Amino acid sequence: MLQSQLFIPTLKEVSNEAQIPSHQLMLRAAMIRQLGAGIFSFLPLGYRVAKKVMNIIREEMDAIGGQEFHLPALNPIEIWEQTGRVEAMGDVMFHIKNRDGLVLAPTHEEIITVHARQHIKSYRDMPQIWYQIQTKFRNEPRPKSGVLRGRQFTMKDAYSLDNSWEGLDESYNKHEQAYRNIYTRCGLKFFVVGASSGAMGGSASQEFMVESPFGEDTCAICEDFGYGANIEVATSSLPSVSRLDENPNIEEFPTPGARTIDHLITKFSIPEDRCAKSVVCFVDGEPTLILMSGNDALNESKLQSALKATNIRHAEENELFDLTGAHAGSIGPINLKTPLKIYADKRLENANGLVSGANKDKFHFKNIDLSRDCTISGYFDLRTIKEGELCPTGCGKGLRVVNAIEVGHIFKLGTKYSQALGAMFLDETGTEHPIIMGSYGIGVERIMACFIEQSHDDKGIKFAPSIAPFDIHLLGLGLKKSEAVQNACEELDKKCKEAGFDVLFDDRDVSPGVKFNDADLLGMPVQVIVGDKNLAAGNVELKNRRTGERQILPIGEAIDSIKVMIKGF
RNA sequence: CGGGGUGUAGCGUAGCCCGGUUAUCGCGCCUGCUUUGGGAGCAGGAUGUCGGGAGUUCGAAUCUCUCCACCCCGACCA
Repeated sequence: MLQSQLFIPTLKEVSNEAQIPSHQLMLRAAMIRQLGAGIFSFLPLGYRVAKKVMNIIREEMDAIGGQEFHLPALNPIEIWEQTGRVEAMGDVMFHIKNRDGLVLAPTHEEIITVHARQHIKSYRDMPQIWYQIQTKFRNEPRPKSGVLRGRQFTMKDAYSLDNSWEGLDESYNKHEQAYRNIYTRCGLKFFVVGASSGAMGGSASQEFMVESPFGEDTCAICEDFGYGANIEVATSSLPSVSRLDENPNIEEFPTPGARTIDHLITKFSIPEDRCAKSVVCFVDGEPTLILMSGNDALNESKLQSALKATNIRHAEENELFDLTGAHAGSIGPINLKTPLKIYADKRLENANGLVSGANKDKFHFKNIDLSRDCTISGYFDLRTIKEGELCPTGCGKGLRVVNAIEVGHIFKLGTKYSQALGAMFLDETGTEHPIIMGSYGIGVERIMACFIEQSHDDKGIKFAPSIAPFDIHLLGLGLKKSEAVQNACEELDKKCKEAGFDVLFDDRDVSPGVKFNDADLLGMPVQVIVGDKNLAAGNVELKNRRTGERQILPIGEAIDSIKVMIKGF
């Protein structure tokens, strides 16, 4: 296609509102323009990339037997009320103001389940994999980082319907493999982590992650990728606090100035893991004391799922005093002013010889035996793992803690939605069961942005052929001046097309520098440069945008070399 | 929702504290000539509700109030 006739308004500079490379480059390379907070228009070049990503997704979904739907974004709120998600979503869901009873869909579990209820009646009707690529609306409180977190975005969402739990496992595994194929084909470096199902419900879930300092998720990954987990669920191999043979009675002792665990460790020579740190939280409104070993950080996600709670908040300073009789630093499980339910981290299970606050300012107890001196309602894994701790698989390697961008998430939903909406089937014996479901999502814009994050330099984007807007950027230098260059370009353009390549022919009457810089910015995998100097000797130049490698070769050999170069990506 | 910041031509910006000529500069755009292998040169030209509204003042981009939009940090994140 002729660049002179296309709308590709590249920018030399962008406002400092765009702070991360992918956002800056998508603006500069004329892929997107911002219309409002978290709202973006795709320009032709950007949409070409989006379409290539969507086609890869489509091919891989079709390959596992997926059937493409197109569901409405406008949904009757009534359906969402039946699963309790109007409340669960809260402000995230957009509500239509001038037509009662309609919302904009943030995802489509409910709608899929409704259609399944209408027609999936027998175990013989399953398995099914239904998917769509569609616009989602989520009223994010704070959109950020360009297209990485928007209020309107494109998502491939898929849903599996099965008649058995084994069937669900199979559908889930198919999706996992399809997702791996999709990211690999898009040229993304990614990893997979175990994740929390959160408010989606269900038994298991995994997230597909791209490491990035701009990621909003934190993951623990083993150096050799044998283990990966979202920090919300990550565990590590760490010894429990051992039980001491000597077990004297508890004893109060003064600890002036000791407000932190570190003070107890340094000023009173107490081993870190013998310190039982107390945290007071309101769990669904009920004040609860949580005991952690040493400086272990309480992981609220773990607490939430362990106690099956929906809302957790830390107690405020004045509430702490009212409940326990002491201020932060002197709180503990014994001698509480108000009896509180007490949970403890698994590392403290059955531990003794512990030091904890006396619920009296500037005093602690020592020799605490949790099984003798306290009533612990339950021991759970509640700690947040730290960088460098050993991999829980026992491989002996350390864990890295990294920021990451979530580009996909797969869930074993189970029967939460089918039960709520009454999507039932009859098994071989005529017994009725709820359909067993899975749900699988991929963010299309996130794939694009993540690719650019991983593949750019100070000049611009370095696209892989699989998702590049064009395969080849043909640069004609001094076209007006030289008929030979013009003819050579037209000839090459034609030959490249015949060879099956998409070609962007820069036929604009602008200086060579402009063309080179635009070409590097836009980032097509191969640049073919035709200028009169090389052409005088019958040569053209190829440039590999990724490696920067250049070849000057006879025009007749260009096509074959381009093929080799593109294959090498 | 809390905290911080920004809003000036198509884009990027200076000026604002300390009110006072015709609102600065670069890019882009239009006309002409020259130029053409890494964002060309010269000459001429067009383009502004200084985010909106209200106020203070002889006079407001500049001070005050208010509303709006956007960005960043936090909270939140199916």
